[in-house]
Amino acid sequence: MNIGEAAKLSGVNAKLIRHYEETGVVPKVKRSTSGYRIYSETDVNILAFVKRARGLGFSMKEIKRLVGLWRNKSRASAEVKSIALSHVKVLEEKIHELQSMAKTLKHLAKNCHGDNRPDCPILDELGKK
Amino acid sequence: MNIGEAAKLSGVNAKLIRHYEETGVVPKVKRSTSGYRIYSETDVNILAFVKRARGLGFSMKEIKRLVGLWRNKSRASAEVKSIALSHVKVLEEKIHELQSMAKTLKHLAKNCHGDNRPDCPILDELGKK
DNA sequence: ATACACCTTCCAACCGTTGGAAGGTCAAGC
DNA sequence: GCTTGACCTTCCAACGGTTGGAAGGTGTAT
Repeated sequence: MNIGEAAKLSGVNAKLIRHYEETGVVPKVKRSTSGYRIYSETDVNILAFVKRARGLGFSMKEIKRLVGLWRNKSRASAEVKSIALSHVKVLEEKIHELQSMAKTLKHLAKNCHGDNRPDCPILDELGKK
Repeated sequence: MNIGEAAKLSGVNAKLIRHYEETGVVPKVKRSTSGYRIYSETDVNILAFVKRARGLGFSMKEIKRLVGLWRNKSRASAEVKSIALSHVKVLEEKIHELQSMAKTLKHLAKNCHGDNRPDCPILDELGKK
């Protein structure tokens, strides 16, 4: 099948597929005599794999590694688990960071009239010396 | 003072200060005869304001607006509050998204041996058809 | 033959930040 | 004076991940 159908089946945009190929995240696929990319079901599976991994927030670098491990039937599960857990750690750090931002802002907003008056604890806080 | 000292006092990198000026986030400052940027305490305050707002996760577009409101003593607090609250909403959406990712990954990792064996529920899930 | 959908590559933009290169300026020391 | 070194200037490029467009070739149906 051509890239368009592979895009439909995998859920990954055709432009993005080319980009993934160029950056080595997914292996290069065969070409027709006229240069069109030709995709097998396996190729489509790989693309869907990438999409799911992106959905879990893995970086492209991690995904590149995961795709390699996934295609290697004799890989050890240890590395996969290690990548996953270190990613969980990053996610949790990000979550705490965002929670702290949201908490601060909600607090400030609660004390702000939000009317025509110029007094504003939010700006006061941001401009605090 | 020169940009270097303004950077130290405000906590904003000199390169970034120039970038903020160029993109209109902060107003253009005076120049010396030789072209050096000259900062007043007020200018430094604005930079520190931007830094704090970044720390709360506001986008540069929002910050641009906030700086404008902050400098306008007769602004209405309503717009500030509205920007803050819509930002809280974005933050909370992001938090939920990350929490969902982390939850899924932790669950998968728990069921993965993480040893030399090739079986790996994490990869199985990612490659699921 | 012509129309239209698809494919190709290349180049640029988004966001916010960081880095480097190439050059001008200022103050200190000799 | 003249050199050194720290500072400043502008310009151009990269990061990650994605999206967009332009310009051109190909495949298939009418």
